[in-house]
Amino acid sequence: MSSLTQLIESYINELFEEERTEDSVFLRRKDLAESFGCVPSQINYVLRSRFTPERGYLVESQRGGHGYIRILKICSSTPQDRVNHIESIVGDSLNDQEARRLLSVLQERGLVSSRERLVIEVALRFCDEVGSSVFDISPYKRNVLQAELLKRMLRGLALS
Amino acid sequence: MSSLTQLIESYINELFEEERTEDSVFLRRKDLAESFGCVPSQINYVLRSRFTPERGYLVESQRGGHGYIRILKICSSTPQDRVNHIESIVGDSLNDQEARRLLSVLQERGLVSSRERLVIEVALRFCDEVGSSVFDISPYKRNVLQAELLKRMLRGLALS
DNA sequence: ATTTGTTTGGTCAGTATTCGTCAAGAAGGA
DNA sequence: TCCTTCTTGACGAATACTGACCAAACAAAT
Repeated sequence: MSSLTQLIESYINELFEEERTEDSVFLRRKDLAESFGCVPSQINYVLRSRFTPERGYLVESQRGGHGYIRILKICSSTPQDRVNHIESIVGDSLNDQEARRLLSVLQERGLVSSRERLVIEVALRFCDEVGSSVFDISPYKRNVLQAELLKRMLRGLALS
Repeated sequence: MSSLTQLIESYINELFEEERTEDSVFLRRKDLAESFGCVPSQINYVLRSRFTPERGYLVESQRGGHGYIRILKICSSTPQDRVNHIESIVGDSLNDQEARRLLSVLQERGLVSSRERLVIEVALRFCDEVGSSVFDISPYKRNVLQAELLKRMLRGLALS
């Protein structure tokens, strides 16, 4: 039922939990792939899709002799850091799907509660609906509006 | 004379009742469609029309291998009463001042948190701003829009 | 110091699988 | 009848996974 990607993701998360002193973990791609019985590039897929800046991670690596992969968990300490982080991941334009996925990630990270997420989704839907059916503005401009609204709402939360 | 949509809606509601530990259920669109003998996109219609944020639900999904649909119920208790109450308080038109006073009351009564109130105020302000500066609609129509948006956001929360 | 080989990780494209969207038509209700 | 809601199917898009090939770091031999 659970996908290979999820299994590997969970394994890496466990590594983070064991790691009490640092907020980074080191991997060897080849070994990890071997122990999960898959090709090495599967590890890259997991990293690319699960340990992204959007989800609060950075990845470093080095090839060759004593090569490694290092995953760092980034935690913004000040409210302003959080705002900047939000701004950077929301960007200037955002369609429905992207907005929803982002909110899901933010809830997962505990940055917004489920009720807050609900209110935000209602507001975004309303914005989109009014924009399209009442004012008939272009899909692109709707996405720009959505991004702006989303950023403002999240900015408020990040500072509160 | 129950429609297919209603049958599927009921089935999903049953899943929620069985689910004692979590307030979310996982589906496979293809399987569900198959067991109801309909096309997969029928499931999307049910979700789009029945499990909306305005009704207190959030839907997440993932395509591709090991894809799924997850429905989260943000509201677990029943009271439609509160919704009706909200509707009557908000009414059909609402200026800034009235909206803020209302939110203040709701926060005092513990019906919305300070963070939720913040998000709501940001959304209302944005709505108003866009309405006036971008589309230049009349103050009265802006108030109608505001009231509508506020009702939708509160309706979702009121169910929780 | 340069070359060559070994040991790592990265990238890309292809395939299978699963969900979403859209538009058109059907069915149902006022 | 007219309008809303429902239902369908064709098409598009995202995700998971693999394997072939590329690139970088290091080490040993010349």
